[in-house]
Amino acid sequence: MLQVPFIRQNKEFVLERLAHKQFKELSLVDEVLALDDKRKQLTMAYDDTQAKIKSASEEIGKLMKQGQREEAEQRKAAVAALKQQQQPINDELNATEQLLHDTLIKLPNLPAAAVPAGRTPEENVEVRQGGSTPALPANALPHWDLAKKYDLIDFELGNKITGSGFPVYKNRGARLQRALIQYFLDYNINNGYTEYQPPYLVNADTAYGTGQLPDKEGQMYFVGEDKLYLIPTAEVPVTNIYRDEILKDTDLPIKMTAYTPCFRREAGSYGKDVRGLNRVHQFDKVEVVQLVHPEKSYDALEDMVAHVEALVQSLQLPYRILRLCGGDMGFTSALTYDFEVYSAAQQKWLEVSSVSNFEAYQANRMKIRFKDGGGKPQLVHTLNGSSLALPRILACILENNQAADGIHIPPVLQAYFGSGKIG
RNA sequence: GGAGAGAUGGCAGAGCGGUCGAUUGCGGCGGUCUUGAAAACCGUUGACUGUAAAAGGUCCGGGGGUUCGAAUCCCUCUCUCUCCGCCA
Repeated sequence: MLQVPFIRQNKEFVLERLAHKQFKELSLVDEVLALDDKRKQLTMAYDDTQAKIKSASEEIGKLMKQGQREEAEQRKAAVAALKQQQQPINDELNATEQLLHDTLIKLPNLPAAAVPAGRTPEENVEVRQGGSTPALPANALPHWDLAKKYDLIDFELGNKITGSGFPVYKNRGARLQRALIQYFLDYNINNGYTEYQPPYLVNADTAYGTGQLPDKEGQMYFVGEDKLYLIPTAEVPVTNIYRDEILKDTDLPIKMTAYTPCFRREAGSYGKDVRGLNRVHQFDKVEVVQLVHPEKSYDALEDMVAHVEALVQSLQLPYRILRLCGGDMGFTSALTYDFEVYSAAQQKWLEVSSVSNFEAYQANRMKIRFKDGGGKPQLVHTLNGSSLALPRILACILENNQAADGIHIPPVLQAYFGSGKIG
């Protein structure tokens, strides 16, 4: 969430940036400031009576020791009166703090200066393209047909076992999936990321920390019996590893990577791009997360983009990098780059990675801080990106590399896959 | 799943109704000594809020209660440990 002192000192800037993000409820900014003023006043009034109560109680203690019971009883009555006076202040203070918090989390992160103006995905700005689109034969198949032809993925079987959007990978399809995961993890580890295997279910505090709660509650699977959420991305458990921690500046940057399955209800998106692997409820992804010094987060973002780009390039897939416009970026992000690969048989761009700098927005929720020297702790900046999301990469590899003699496996994967070809 | 024990500062570990935000040890930091280091000795060492700086307030797993006053008593939740049962 945003920091109230910052809003107070930069109100016009905050309003302008929120508008840039197409955020409509700008009056919330004034509400936050008014509630914070009220909070301060009530806090002062509460603390004032509290101080009186404390010192009076101490005196009662002394009087009791000295055996002056009557004097003590008189003081007790005085304290009781103070407490009565304090009660309504306390109630209002609690209510105000709650309301302030609830209002504050309705404000999204501010978009960075580099974020293009715009409302819709069409207004995202292409940063660059790379790779080359293969010239496929006229009878080229989309990946769902290729999956059937080579017996790689069984979509119907998934329907039977669970429901739509839960494909079953088999044979060389399962092997290719595993090869990709292994390759992605090794690539990240070789670039200084520490590997984690986090839990796939998280509690509400964790889901709140990265911003999935409260606004994306309906998008997560929820296990009611134990009050746990299935993770929609490894970002959630991995970033929370350092929740409520105060780090040393020498600990930064912290670079983590994790492979996890991801579970998304995708409520409200039925019927759109749901064919094959384009949109599924369970998929595999390798994620990278960084905690960095605030002054270095945009360098880290560019590093992360270069890192993911080199990975996509190594798979020899045609890709483009988009800088998301204000209206299309996520609630918690300050700047986001999306990676898309071109699926030649579908003639369609597929998103395979999203790399974001959240600045201090998540860190403020999670209270991830660091200390340099003797100063006060300050919030770190958090970043994350996919490297990479599997299903669409798999789809693209299958489609783009199909040939008369089978599907050719990119050279970097062959050792992991154990072969150069499917078919 | 059954029975019992426990959760205190970076760690260890006291405190079990009245200056306790908390004795002490270790670790960390600073200093004395030393050519340097170790040892020894001295000092220092949590966070939040608040302020121009203070003062003041809050935090002893989370939440609630009793009391003039709670780390200390009660309730509840979560977690950890030990034993038994079950199990990959």
